[in-house]
Amino acid sequence: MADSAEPSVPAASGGAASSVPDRLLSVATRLFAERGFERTSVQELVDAAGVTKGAMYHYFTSKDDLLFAIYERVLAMQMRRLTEFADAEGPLGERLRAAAADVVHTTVDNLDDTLIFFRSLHMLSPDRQNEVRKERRKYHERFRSMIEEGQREGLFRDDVPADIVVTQYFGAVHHLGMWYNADGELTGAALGAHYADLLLTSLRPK
Amino acid sequence: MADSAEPSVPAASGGAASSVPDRLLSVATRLFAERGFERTSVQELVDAAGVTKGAMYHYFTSKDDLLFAIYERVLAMQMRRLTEFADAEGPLGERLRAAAADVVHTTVDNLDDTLIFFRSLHMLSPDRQNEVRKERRKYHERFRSMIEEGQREGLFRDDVPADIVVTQYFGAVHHLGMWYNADGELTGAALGAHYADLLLTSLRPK
Amino acid sequence: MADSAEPSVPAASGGAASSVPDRLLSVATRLFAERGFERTSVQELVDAAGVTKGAMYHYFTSKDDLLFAIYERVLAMQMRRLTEFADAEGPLGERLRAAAADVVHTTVDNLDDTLIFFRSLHMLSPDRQNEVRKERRKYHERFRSMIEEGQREGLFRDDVPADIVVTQYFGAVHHLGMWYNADGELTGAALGAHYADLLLTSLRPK
Amino acid sequence: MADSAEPSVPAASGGAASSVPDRLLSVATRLFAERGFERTSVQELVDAAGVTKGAMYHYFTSKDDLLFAIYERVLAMQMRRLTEFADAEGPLGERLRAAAADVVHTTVDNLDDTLIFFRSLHMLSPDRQNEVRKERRKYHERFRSMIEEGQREGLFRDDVPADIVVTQYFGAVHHLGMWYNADGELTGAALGAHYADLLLTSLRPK
DNA sequence: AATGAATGAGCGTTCATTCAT
DNA sequence: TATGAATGAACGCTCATTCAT
Repeated sequence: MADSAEPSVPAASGGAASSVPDRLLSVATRLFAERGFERTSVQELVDAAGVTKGAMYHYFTSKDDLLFAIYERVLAMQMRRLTEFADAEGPLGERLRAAAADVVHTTVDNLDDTLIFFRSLHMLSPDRQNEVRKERRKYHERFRSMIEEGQREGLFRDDVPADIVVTQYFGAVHHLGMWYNADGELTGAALGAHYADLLLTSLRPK
Repeated sequence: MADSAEPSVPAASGGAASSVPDRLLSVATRLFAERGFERTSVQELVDAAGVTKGAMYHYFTSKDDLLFAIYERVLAMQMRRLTEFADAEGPLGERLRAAAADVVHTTVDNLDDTLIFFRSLHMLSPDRQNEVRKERRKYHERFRSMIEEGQREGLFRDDVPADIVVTQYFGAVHHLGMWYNADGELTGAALGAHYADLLLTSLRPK
Repeated sequence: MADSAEPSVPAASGGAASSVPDRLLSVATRLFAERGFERTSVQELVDAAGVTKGAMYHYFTSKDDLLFAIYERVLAMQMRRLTEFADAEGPLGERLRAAAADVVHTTVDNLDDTLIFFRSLHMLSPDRQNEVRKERRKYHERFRSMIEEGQREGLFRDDVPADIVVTQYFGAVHHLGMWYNADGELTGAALGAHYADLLLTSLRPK
Repeated sequence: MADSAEPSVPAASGGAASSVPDRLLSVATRLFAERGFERTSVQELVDAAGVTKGAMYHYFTSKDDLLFAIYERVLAMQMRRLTEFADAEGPLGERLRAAAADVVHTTVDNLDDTLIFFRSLHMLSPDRQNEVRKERRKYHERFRSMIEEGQREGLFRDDVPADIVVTQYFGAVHHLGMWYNADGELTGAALGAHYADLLLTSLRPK
């Protein structure tokens, strides 16, 4: 989140100034990403956040509830950003490129969230898994609609289903959490530019 | 794997005829994929495999060891298949296309393995995580070398690092376990053809 | 409840009009009977009564204190009723019969109290258990004195200790909470008449 | 049980010689009676029995399961004894008297069981509560059938429903756990004789 | 080669009570 | 009078692993 223009996502700090739920959320994000949801005990969590178990269970009904709160935060942020880019002014190709690059950039700035998102989905209750999947679908559909619009206009090739293009692209994006190293030379912006370019190129009419 | 030409991957059956370690391995693959490594107890495992705990600990030193055995099996299979396609006769573009399509097809035929592979890597001991990553890197390098070869020959565009292309492609492939549904209409072969085509298209010189 | 003749058994309502302590008492009686003292959390209690924890702890020093208040209410009511019948005019046999029938009737009308009384006695502090037992003893003694009077007068057989007769009778009465179903056909009055008749019959001189 | 002819009910000892489940059962009976089911922690239980938690959960699936095992043992014993007396030779009146006296005697010899039985029934799962109630009903019915037989034969008065007689009698018996003190002068045999005599007397035709 | 009873540390969660406001 | 966030100890239970047989 360091260089992002987005102020509303709290930096994952353990700052003593923030509220108890906020502290728990940011500490949980860090620990769940570091060692996994199941390997993180509630005791470690509250110790790291500097609160007691009782305080945690005052705000979250379960460890699962805490995990779900992370999902909600991520889903809301991603949808908001996509909508901003998709609804902006300008030619379709450029809007798609900007959105595609931004999701990479944002993902890299919130790698912990991404790692948790795909690694721990199966730890949520079935109902909550469905809720997350439903939100993801809406997100994909918004992205797909841009590609379909380009296909109708003859801007993009239409011999490959838009759905497959989207799935391939987001597969790559979601997998970033597995290998991207923030300490390396490759910035999120540069990676986003490359990924978006490969996407746009792969869509060029033959 | 059913319709594949590859006979060496054991069908994930619980067949009473197979050996104890084989039964454990195939049952573990199914259960770890269904409910996750941590949510699967050793007791459930041995019950499902129809053996006792003592028998399991006779063949595997730990639950972690059983997980690692799954990784070894997957890594060996994937490397073998890639090598076959990469070392085959024929033009580079066709070899790359075939290898890229095959990894999708094979992944779809072994979805349980893929799901476990990326979801449970952090459950292995650090040493074993490193061993797995090392093997993955060799695998990626073999694939990347084909792209680099094409870039040197002018067959592929060279304004995007081969490494980024590979990472993007395999990111999409590895993510299949999160959404691909074997019950749908989309076959592994069809999906592989589309993914490979998008890859080849994205590499066309501008 | 305090000084009234028959309507003194409070309807177990959660009526918004009553005072906070009254509401807590009637809700506690219902919940302790329904799920047991230990299975009822203070949070559930105050939620059901529509007050906050702070309010409850303002009126009752502890959950135990709330339980004891129920005991006090029951003990006072039962003693008052017994005294009324025992001290009334009329032949001893009729007074005993009336008192014996009334305790059944009253018990059936306040089943929740009875259930709590015997099921949760061990949850009170030792001191309070002693206080309750002391009150019960006084109650039994008043009843026993009627039987002893009848034995001295030759009205009742005296080859069985009055104490044993009393214990047997009240055992049966106290156990009503375990099986009596208010929805059935058997009214409290009818049951009281039968129980009292069996008691009087068993006391007839041989 | 000390002086009883019944050998199959294990003395509630903590004897080191008995098996782990037996030790747990007898210790649980003692502790549940002493301080109540909810006030007895699993840790206290296993410490008192000299085993570990793991061992307990190897034999009993839950604390509830341990409680239910106590119920099963009591139900089986009581039914067996009643059947013996009811099916014996001799006149009905004598068989009823013997059975009525024996249940008091046996109850007094197993006071812990009785106390638990009625105090902790609501701690069992609803299914198990139903199972216990069903068994109790069968027990009561066997006893009631003796009274009905006597009523048909004119041996007993028939102006009071047999069901009410049974309920009253067993109410008194079940309540023994609340007050009977084994240290007093009153023996189980003497008490049983008195209770049975009161029962028979109350059934004399008018 | 295989059993399964037993271990013991750790888990997520509950809850009566306190106290600053 | 009343609030409700926070405490902290205890709870029932799980589970990978060991080991005598």
